[in-house]
Amino acid sequence: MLTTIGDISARVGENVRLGVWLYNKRSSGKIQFLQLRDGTGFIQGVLVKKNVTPEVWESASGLTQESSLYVEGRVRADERSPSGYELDVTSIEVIQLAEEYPISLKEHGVEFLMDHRHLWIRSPRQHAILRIRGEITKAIQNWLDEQNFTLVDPPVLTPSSCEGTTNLFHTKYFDEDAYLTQSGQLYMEAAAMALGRVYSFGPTFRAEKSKTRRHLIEFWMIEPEMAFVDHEESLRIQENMLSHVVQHVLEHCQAELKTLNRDISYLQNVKAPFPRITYDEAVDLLNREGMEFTWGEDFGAPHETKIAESFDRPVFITHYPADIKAFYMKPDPKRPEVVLCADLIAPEGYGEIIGGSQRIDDPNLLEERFQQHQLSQEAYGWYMDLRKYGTVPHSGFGLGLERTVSWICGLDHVRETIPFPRMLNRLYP
RNA sequence: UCCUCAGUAGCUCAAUGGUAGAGCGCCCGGCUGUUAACCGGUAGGUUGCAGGUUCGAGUCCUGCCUGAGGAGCCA
Repeated sequence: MLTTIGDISARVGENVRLGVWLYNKRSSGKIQFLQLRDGTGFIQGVLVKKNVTPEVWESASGLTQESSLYVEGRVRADERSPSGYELDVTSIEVIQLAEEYPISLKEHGVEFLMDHRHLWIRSPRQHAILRIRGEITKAIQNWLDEQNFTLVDPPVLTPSSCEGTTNLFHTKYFDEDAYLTQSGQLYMEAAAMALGRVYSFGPTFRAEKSKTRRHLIEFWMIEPEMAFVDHEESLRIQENMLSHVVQHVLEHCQAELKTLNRDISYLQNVKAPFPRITYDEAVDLLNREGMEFTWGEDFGAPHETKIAESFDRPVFITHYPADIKAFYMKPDPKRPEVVLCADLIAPEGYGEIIGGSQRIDDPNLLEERFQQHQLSQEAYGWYMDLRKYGTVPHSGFGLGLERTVSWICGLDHVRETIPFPRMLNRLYP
């Protein structure tokens, strides 16, 4: 019966058996310190030569980095340990003596680490990030489930573009052309008309030659879509969901945030409501701050960073010009040149983490948009049907998981937020 | 696609156009509280590839390859 390191605090004074890997070892002539990890945490095993059998001492002496083993010993609370606990090792059963491990404890370059991503994820920092990613996913799904959303899975293989803008990954579907999805949104609109409040959680693909710290070729999105919900209510749902996620991580991932040296004072402010400014106000703000920007352009990364600097929590930018947004967004009835949409910009220069809008519900207007954007009736007929058979006001948004993880963890690149990143020059491992 | 920078030992990096080096890791030895432990020793090289200039190129020139950061696009 194995104990896990994560549960060790409840086993002080007891003899336990752990299945572990050797992360590091320090030794002197008569005492050895084994840094052990089992996926749930890290603990130091201690062997004093005069207190263990010669066999145990010898097998410890021969251990190499990342060797796999079962250890038995007594759990002891110790103030000298960063985790507060140590294990006095009494027995070692080597499963495998590992070959020389490529990743030493000294510094490494990005290329080397990415080539060894399958091993790199064992290190404390990567371990902490992936644990936080898991908790973020859990918090989002728990919150949406509590709000009576239904999880719906849109297709990954699609016949055409959802938005018609970005480059898609092309593949064959027997004799037809097919593409990997870049967004499940249009399908989620159909699902919302069937189930009311729905969300998808899955991978999306963009064949863009983007090469920055905020871009992946394959990334994960959460896309809620809600019938009978207008733009304003959608914003309230977004800010409440994200507040819940951040507070959940602060509560459940203290050790991981500490491993990452994350300054959590930036995160403690992240509580609804979030500030809202219109696109017009954002343009004024940029001009006041000395950045040249003309109405009608889209914001670039430096603009988003500058806007975010004026706020202590994520900020919504609303009412963008219709011309720079997707065809399905509903125009503001009071001002048809702008649409009922919002991008949520994270603090500290992390950029856009949510994009959302109220959707066009009027069949005639949608028809008009199809013609303007030269979208074929053949490909989008089913989407048009949603407006013919009981159309209702509805809204939705998409949250980029990796950018959210990157921001909450305080990372400088999204490549560390996903186990095996797919990037412009990276398909291996 | 464009702009900028970089490729030297397993890793991280040095080396005026003149004998290719250090730290870490591996291996051997030492050390009873180490925190990327420390101390001593051994081994380890087609300087990204192909040309060119030169008495002589890791170093200068040209082309290519690979990677990094950024732009555009986006989440």
